[in-house]
Amino acid sequence: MKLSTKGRYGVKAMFDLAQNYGSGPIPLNSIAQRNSISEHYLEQLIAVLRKAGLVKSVRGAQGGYILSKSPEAITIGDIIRVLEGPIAPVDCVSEEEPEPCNNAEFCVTRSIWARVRDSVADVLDSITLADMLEEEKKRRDESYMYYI
Amino acid sequence: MKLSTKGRYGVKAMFDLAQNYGSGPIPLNSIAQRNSISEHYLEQLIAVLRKAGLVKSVRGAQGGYILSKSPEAITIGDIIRVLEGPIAPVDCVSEEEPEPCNNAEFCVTRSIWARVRDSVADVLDSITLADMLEEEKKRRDESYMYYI
DNA sequence: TAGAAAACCTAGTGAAATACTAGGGAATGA
DNA sequence: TCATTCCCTAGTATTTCACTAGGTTTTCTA
Repeated sequence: MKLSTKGRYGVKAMFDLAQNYGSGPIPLNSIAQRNSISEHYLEQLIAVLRKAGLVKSVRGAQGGYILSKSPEAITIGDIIRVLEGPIAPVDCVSEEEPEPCNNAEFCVTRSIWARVRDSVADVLDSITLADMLEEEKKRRDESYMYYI
Repeated sequence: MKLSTKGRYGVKAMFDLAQNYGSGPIPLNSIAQRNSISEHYLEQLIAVLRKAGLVKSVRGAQGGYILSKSPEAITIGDIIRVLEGPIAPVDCVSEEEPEPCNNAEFCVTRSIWARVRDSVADVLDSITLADMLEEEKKRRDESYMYYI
């Protein structure tokens, strides 16, 4: 039940782009540095995000990446599904084309995995990049208050 | 975010033992056969469950395995934690001894993974083997009604 | 009391995934 | 033109997964 670095790095990178939303294209090396991620590896992940339409790229000098939608319109669920595949603790309850087993009708364990899938999806789909920006701001304010 | 066969097979085997609770020790080969699991592999998984105190074994002919507590007292969360380790989508929010990262205090992604962890744990901890027996019974009854 | 049935134990193994690295090419702004 | 940046394919060490192999030990029963 672990997320791989694909999902984790992907969310970090997308959040970084959200923080810089409106400042033109952000080069990948700066994202990689700020988040301590191998640039070459992140390149492969962002290629997947680009092909899925979550980010746009600008080539050449002063190029980089931009969110293709506003932070309010992108959920963590969107990012995770692109990088880790459909949300499902087991294949027989996959969100898309679940692998059928012989007695899916009566399998009691299956209904448990479906509940796990739904609760994970509910959490991830309810959080947008904008929510994260808000949360970040709140934390900074709190930390400021603390030091007064 | 996938469960391995360890967790899946483990839950199936424990549910099988719950269905046979009160009938003395159940030999492993019968559990393996009923659930289409490699007996030798299941042996290794049930050894873990035994060492964790979830099942008791009876050696020798007519021996087998028994739940060490009643089905009401064993949750799916108990089984999953024993076979898959602490519930956590990433190590920094592990239920036991989370790996600290340099800025855990301010990491916004971290709080997302904590919410995922909690929602999964809530589901798994809320379901006992007795609940599964109930659900199984309900399904059988419904299927019986259908065929009248 | 032999022997079958069962649990118990350690080690090996092929396949797949993970988390990268290597080494380029192609577009574009200054 | 040339530095900067994205784009692409391929390779690779490590780890995990899902087993299999081949035993030993305990205990019931005939």
